[in-house]
Amino acid sequence: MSAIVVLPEVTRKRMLILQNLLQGWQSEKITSVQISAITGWKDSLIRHDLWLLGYNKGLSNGYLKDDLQEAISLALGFESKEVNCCIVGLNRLGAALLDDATTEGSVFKIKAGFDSNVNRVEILRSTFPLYPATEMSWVIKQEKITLAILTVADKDAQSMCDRLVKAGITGIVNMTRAVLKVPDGVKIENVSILNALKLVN
Amino acid sequence: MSAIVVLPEVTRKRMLILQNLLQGWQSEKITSVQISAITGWKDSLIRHDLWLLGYNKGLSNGYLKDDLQEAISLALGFESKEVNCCIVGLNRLGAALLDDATTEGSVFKIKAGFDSNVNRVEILRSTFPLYPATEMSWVIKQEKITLAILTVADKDAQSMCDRLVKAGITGIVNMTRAVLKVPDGVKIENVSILNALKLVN
DNA sequence: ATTTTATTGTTATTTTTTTAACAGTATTTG
DNA sequence: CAAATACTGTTAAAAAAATAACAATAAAAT
Repeated sequence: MSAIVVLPEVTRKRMLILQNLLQGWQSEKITSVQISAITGWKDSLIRHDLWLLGYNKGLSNGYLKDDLQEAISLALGFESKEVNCCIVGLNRLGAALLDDATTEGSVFKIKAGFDSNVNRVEILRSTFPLYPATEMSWVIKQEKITLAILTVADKDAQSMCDRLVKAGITGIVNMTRAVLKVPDGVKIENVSILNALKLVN
Repeated sequence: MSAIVVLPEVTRKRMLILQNLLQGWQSEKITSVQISAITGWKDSLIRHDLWLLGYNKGLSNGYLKDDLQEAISLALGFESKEVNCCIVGLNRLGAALLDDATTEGSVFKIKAGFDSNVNRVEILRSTFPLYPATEMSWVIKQEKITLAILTVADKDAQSMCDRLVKAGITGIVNMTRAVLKVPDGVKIENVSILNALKLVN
């Protein structure tokens, strides 16, 4: 039984990107120098990261893609168990996620969509049920939903966030411009196209 | 004339979030402790960041919101000059950005949308012109577009990226799962809902 | 008008993260 | 099969980032 290793956040983020890279990698083998060429990270950093997560199957001549992939998934704690999610805010961006391939093939399953506008809930078509925001609390509990993707209007973000937290949500992907205040134990990731534009500019 | 200060990337990212926070801040004044309470950053870190960007108008009793906001914009190099952008890949997610408020009120102006599927280009309605991907090169040059938001299918991401770079694009917001390889001088920001879900899980 | 309180700006210290270095080991080559 | 090559794993060193500390200062309270 291996001891649980707590990885630094920076390493976790790199490993997520490395997973994506491996996903599209054609060859059976890959080396730290090859990874470096694509990602821009120093090869020693990659080896160091893998060392942190206890991986040492690099046969002195590169890593085996499949094995590495599996080891990273394991180290990051992604088991096969499904994680239930919901989308809050069915404006055009939120609605786009209804049938988007975003979570396809992952452990994340979108179980519900919510919107304050009852009309929208009735009109939109989706592979999972849509509800008025007033139903949020019980649906989240009944469906055992733990994560939320928040795409409401900026001004409604904090109040919706509060309601999600109260309903038992433990992680929120925030796609609004609002900076959310949450109690300890609730994780937030800000996904902002505008901020990304500012960074690449 | 103030010397140009190169800010660490970590600080830049925090300042972008702080900008968002100030945007929604109601009071005229704000203190490092108040910022800390919302963002979770240590108050000394916030003061240190502001010190890095040369700001010292904190009148020993908190910062003036408007003044701070302006100073950050200036330090990050966001002038009033418009920056032209395009969207590449008009699937549901890309199409959602066509009229989304994402860039509203910012210096970023979306000037064109591209898709390999000519049908889609013809059917979709938008406030800016849509073109078949074959027209990308000249449109980007003519419209002086410097940034791109990439929302194509994963398998097409790298080849589209290559074409964008060849056309003179200098920054790409990558919304695909692909890990893009670009030459020096081209900036990439990965905006991935899936990775964000993994991080909050 | 003095004391107390709240807060910054700035430096010093600590912690974290990255990079470099290199011994050790498979694999390939001559 | 010996030498050269191409890698990793791991430690040590360097660099970057975060935190703590505190003198200085403005505002508020007594």
